[in-house]
Amino acid sequence: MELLRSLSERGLVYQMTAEEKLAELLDGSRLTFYIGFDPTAGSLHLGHLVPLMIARHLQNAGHRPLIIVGGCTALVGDPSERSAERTYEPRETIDGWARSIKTQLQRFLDFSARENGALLLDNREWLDDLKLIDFLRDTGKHFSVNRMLSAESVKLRLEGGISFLEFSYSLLQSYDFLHLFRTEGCILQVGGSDQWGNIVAGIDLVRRVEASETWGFTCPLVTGSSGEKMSKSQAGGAIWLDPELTTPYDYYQFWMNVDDRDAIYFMKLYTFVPGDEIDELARLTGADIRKVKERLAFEATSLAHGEDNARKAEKASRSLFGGKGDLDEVPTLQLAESRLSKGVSFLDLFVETGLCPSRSDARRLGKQGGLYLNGERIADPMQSIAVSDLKEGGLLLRAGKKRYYRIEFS
RNA sequence: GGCGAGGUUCCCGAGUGGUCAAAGGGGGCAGACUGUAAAUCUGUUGGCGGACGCCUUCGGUGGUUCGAAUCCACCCCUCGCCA
Repeated sequence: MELLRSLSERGLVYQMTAEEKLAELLDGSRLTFYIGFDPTAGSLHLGHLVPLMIARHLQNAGHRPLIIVGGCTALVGDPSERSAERTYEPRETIDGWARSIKTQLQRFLDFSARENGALLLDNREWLDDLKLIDFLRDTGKHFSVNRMLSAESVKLRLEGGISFLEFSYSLLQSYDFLHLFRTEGCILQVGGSDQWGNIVAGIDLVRRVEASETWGFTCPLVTGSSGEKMSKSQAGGAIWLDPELTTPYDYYQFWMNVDDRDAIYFMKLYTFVPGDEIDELARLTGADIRKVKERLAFEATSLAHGEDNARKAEKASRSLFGGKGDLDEVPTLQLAESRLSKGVSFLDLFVETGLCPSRSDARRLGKQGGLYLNGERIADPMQSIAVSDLKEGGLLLRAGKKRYYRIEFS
């Protein structure tokens, strides 16, 4: 009962089939399991991370992960977790997304281990060439519409509308499982709690077609204490795993800024810090909880962006918020020195760094007293910066309480 | 295919010829308070110009009008009932 229980204690398990048997399997010899990700955007985000963590836990325990990128299923669109039909994306777009997601996934698992190296597959490989009539006869035959209609994901959509395209999604995902069972000996599927219906449907299909038993479990849909989903956990939207979209520094800051109540909970989910260490940290209270968050931020950033980047983000954060250390690692914009003499207003700089989305917005922020230069509130954002404003050859801009940007002139 | 309802700014949702960049709520952001936390209070929440101002927005395209989110025509989409 060890592996399943330890996953469960970390809060990684939500629903499962045949608990006893599953626990036994997980503690037994190497098995092959799969997790799927549909490319619905050009990057994975925090919402995808928990299943990945599980995959890694399982791989660490010796099991073999199959990671499926749903190049085909994304074309159909999973109705789960969606209140309305997905936007209909052209094939080329989704192919592009699939490519970048594949690259990202490489970072999270060991693909080179001899015995249980992870395998990355795209379901285009087998779904693309299906013949419609064959598929309907061989697979569709085993699905009861009555039953599909009672699936939670479909029921939710019965009000707002669901097209046949999305309705048929679970057939395709089930077929994936069947295919992986046949070709790779895959007997376990893991996914988010919204995938339960799809997972169970797949298990059913394998049983009917192959007369074999397979298993599944889901992880909970993680939400912060204030109820927001991890998939869109921040103002600007999701926290992406792509460093181009969410820089390691911002990623680190996200974890630093989680609600006190979530710090330990997230640490269990999103890091590999051992349980007894977490118990230790859980004793901290009040302002000391920040220490938990520092650990959380460091560990989580290491996982996503490597220890080196985590170290840098940590350094930058300490110098900005703790007042000690250098500013080398703070996000920086390089500007030509000639800009100085031409007269650049603070307004311009806040927009150029992206701290403010528009000049109007920057002006508004200024009025509210939310613009700062080198720690001092900027009285007149319209003003041009002067050489005398430079500190150690640069400027430290701050928008609001905690968004910083450094500017260097060269 | 028929009949009925409806498509409003990030979301929900008012608005039914000028006073509408559009009520209200949610969310976001900022300020105060703090611990880079929570709670609370206040402000703010299309873009451009220093301000009086200008520009773009209410499913789409045309039209009526001095003037439309609001009226008309056609079209597209969604929902419900029927087929």
